[in-house]
Amino acid sequence: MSLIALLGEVFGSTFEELGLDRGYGKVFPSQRPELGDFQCNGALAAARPAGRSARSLAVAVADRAGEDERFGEVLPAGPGFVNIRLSDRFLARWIAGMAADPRLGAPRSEVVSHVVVDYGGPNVAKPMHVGHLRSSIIGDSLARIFAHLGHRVTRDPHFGDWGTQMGMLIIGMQERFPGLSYFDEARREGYPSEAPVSLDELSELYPEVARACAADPERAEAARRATLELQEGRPGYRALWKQMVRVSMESQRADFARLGVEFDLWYGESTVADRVERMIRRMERSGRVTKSEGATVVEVADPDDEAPLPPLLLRKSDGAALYATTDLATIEMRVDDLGADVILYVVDARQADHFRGVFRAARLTGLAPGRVDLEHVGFGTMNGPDGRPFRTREGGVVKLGELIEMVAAAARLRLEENDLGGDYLPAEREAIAEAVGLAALKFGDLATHRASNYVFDPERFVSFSGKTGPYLQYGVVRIRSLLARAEAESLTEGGLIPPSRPAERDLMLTLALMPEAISRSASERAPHHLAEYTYRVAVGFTRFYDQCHILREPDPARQGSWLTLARYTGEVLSMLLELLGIDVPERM
RNA sequence: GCCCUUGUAGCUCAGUGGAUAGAGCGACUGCCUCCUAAGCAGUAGGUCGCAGGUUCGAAUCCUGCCGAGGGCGCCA
Repeated sequence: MSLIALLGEVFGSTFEELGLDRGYGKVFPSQRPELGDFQCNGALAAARPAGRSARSLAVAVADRAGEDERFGEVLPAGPGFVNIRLSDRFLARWIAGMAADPRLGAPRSEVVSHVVVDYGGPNVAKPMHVGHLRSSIIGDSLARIFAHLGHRVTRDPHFGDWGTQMGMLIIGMQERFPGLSYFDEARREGYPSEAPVSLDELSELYPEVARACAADPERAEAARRATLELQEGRPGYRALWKQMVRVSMESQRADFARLGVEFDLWYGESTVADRVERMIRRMERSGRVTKSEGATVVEVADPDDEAPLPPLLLRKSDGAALYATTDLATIEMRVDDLGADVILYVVDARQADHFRGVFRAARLTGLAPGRVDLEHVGFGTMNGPDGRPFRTREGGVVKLGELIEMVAAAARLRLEENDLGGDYLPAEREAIAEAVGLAALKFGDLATHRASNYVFDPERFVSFSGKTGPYLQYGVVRIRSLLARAEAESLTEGGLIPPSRPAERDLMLTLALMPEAISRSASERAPHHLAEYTYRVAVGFTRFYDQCHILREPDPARQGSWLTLARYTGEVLSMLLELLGIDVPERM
C-alpha cells in the first residue's frame, strides 16, 4: 500500500469513528508545505451532511489522529483543513520499507488486463517524420507503464499498408517503370526477389502520384481500380505490394530501433484483409449495415448525440475496403484472437471523429463487447516556433532520423565545449551524445500534456539545461559516480535514520509519492504526470546532494543512511526513466 | 454552419473542487581549493481569455461570448 493510501485509511477510520463516511478521509500532499506534509479536507465536505461546523469536525479529527505516533503533529487549520506532519522516525521507516521492496515500492495492478497499445503508425512509402515522434514516444511509455504495473501488454504499430495509397503507388510505379513484370497480366508468378525501388524513391513517388490523382480524375480512377485489384488478389500487384511494404518496414524498423521504441507484433491493415468479408457479414446481422449511394455503411448515429455521427463507410461503391474497415477488422482480431481487454490508440487528436465512429460501430455490431475498453489516446501536433507544424527551413517535412541527428549533434558539441569526455573513446562519446540528445527530445515531448499542441523550438531543446531529459540523466550519473567513490573508499550503506536536513526530508517525502505518480499516468493514459514527477525526484536529489556532503560526513550512521537514500533514489530514478523510455549513459 | 481540442508569468509549459496558482527558459545577484557547474541558492515577473452560474470553496465543473488549432462519406 502506498503512503497516501495508508493515510487515507487512517483518516477514513477516524471519520468512520465520528459516524461519517470513510471517503472523507482522503489525504493528499499538502499545498502549504510549511504547515504540513499532507492535508485532509474531508471535514469541509462532511460538515453539511454531519450537521456541524467544518471547524469543529476538523478539530475532532485532528484530536483523534493526533494520538497516532506515526504523526509528528496533526492540526486543524482555517475553516476546516487538517494538516498532517509525519514524524521523522516514521518517514524514515517508510522509505526504508520502499527501499527494501524488490519493486522499489512501485504499485502493481490488482487485476491483470491484456492491454493492446496501438502506436507508431508508420505508412508504406513514407519515411518516419516528426509526426510519428509523439505517437511513438507516448505509446512506448504507456506500454512500459502498463507492463510495469503487471498488465499483459501487446505493442502493435498498425502499419498503414492497405488503403487507396497502395493503388496510387502501384499506378505511379507502372507509369515510371511500365516494363516491370509485376504489370504483366499474363504472368502469375516468378517475380523478382529484389525490391524495384528504394524507400527514398518511393517517398518521392508517393506525393507526386497523390497530387496527380487529386488533379486528374482519370488517374484517380486508375488508382481506385488498382487498389481494388490489389485487395482482390491480383498476383503482380500483390508481389509489388510486398516489396514496397518490405523496403518501407526495413527503414522504419531501423528508425524505431534508434529511438529505442519496440513492438511485439508488426501487424498492419493488410493483416486483417482476409477477414473483412466475414466481418461485414457478421456486422450485417446487427441490422446496422445499409447501402448508401452505392457504398456499404454502418449507421452509427444515436438520437442522443448532440451532433449525429455520420455513417461509417465499410466499402466504397466499387467494393474496396477503407480505413474504417480495416480498423474494425483489427478490433475484431484484437478482441477475438488476442483476447484484448483494453485497446489504446495513440493517434493524432485530429482523428477523434474517426475513432468515435469506429468505436460506436464496433459496439453496435457486437465486434467489441462492453467489457472491452476502446480508447483513443489523442495527442496534439508538434509545431515550430512560428506556431505552424514543424518543418525544415525549406518548408519540407523533417525526417525522424534528421531530428535525432540534430539533437545528438548538439549533445556532441556540448561534450566538447565542456571538455567533458576528453578521455573517452570515440564510441562512448558518440553513445553519450545519442543518449543525451534522445533524452532531451523524449522528455521535452513527454513532459507536455498530450492533448495540446506544443511548440518545438530547436534552440531550446538543445540547451540541455534546466527541466530537461539530460538533467534527469545527470542525476542518475551523479548517484552512480557517488556510489562508486563510496565503494572505493570502503564506505558502507546503513539503515535509514530520521532525516536531519530539510533537503533530505523533502527528498524522502517526494519519494513516498512515487506510487501515485505511476498509477495516475496509467489511469489517465498520460505519461506527462510521470515525467513531471521524475523531474521532482531529480530536483529533490540534487538539492540533497548539494546540502549533504555524503563522502565527507563524519557520523558513520548518518553517512550510511545517506548512502542508502542515494542508492534508493538512483534506483527509483532509473526505473522512472525506463518507464519514460529514456536511456542513461554510464557517465556524461 | 455543426462538432472536437485549446487559452495560466515576456517565452515554453505543469497544475487531483481546497488555503498565499507553480516549474524551466530568458533577465538580474551570488556560489567551482569541497561527492561531475548538463549544477545549487536567491530577486523580479500573474485581472488563470471575458462574463455569468453551481458550490462552504472554482484556474479546475456548467452556460454564453471572444481568440487559436483541428475535423466534418467513397484519403489515411
